[in-house]
Amino acid sequence: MKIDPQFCRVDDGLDTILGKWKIPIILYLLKNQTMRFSDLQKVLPEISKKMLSKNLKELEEDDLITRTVYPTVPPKVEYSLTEHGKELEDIIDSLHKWGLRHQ
Amino acid sequence: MKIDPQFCRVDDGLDTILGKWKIPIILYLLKNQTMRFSDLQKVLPEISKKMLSKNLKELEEDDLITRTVYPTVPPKVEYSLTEHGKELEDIIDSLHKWGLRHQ
DNA sequence: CAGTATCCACCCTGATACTG
DNA sequence: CAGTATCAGGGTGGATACTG
Repeated sequence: MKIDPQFCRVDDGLDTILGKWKIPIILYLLKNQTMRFSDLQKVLPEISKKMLSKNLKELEEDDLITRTVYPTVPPKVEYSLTEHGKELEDIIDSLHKWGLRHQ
Repeated sequence: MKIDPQFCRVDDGLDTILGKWKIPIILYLLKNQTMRFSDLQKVLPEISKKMLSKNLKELEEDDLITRTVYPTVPPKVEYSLTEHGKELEDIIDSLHKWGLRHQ
């Protein structure tokens, strides 16, 4: 036994990637390096602005992504993964393979 | 890039371990092999019967755990992980280590 | 463009009581 | 012991309109 359930609660960091949209967002950022708000809306057409905004804010607070604002008109905002966020790639990949192994 | 976000949606199997209680339940079953309903209630004192029941049912439907009923009086029900469920150990471990690395 | 504000419906969850 | 039934509440998410 590697980890004691007493010391692995959901808030250990797992909830930072919980939810319907966070993993897809992370995957798109892994693929594209940098994306604007509207880019994410295009590839995730079913998410509402509200939810996208909320998820990006939470991911930023959890230091998984970086938000860069260019003070132009119209405004331009770019999102990209932090190193900590990029470290999730192998784990998400394992999770994905695990999911596929069982139908 | 290993996985295409187009092909890694949350319902790929990730939602089978989503939620507040499923990972802790899996971890306890990894540790103890077999547990009764009341055993799980003891180690997870904050979960209600209703939620525990619901989570166990979903985990069973997703083939992560097995439910064994002994037709005795009083009834005895045991839960244990399937092979598919046990395969999650390394992934949860990685996730946990990843979470700990960052504060 | 990149959000926020507002309103509203719904679902998830908790508490309690009940059952086989 | 191992649940289910019922009711109530609070938070979550969607739709739309608005803003800098």
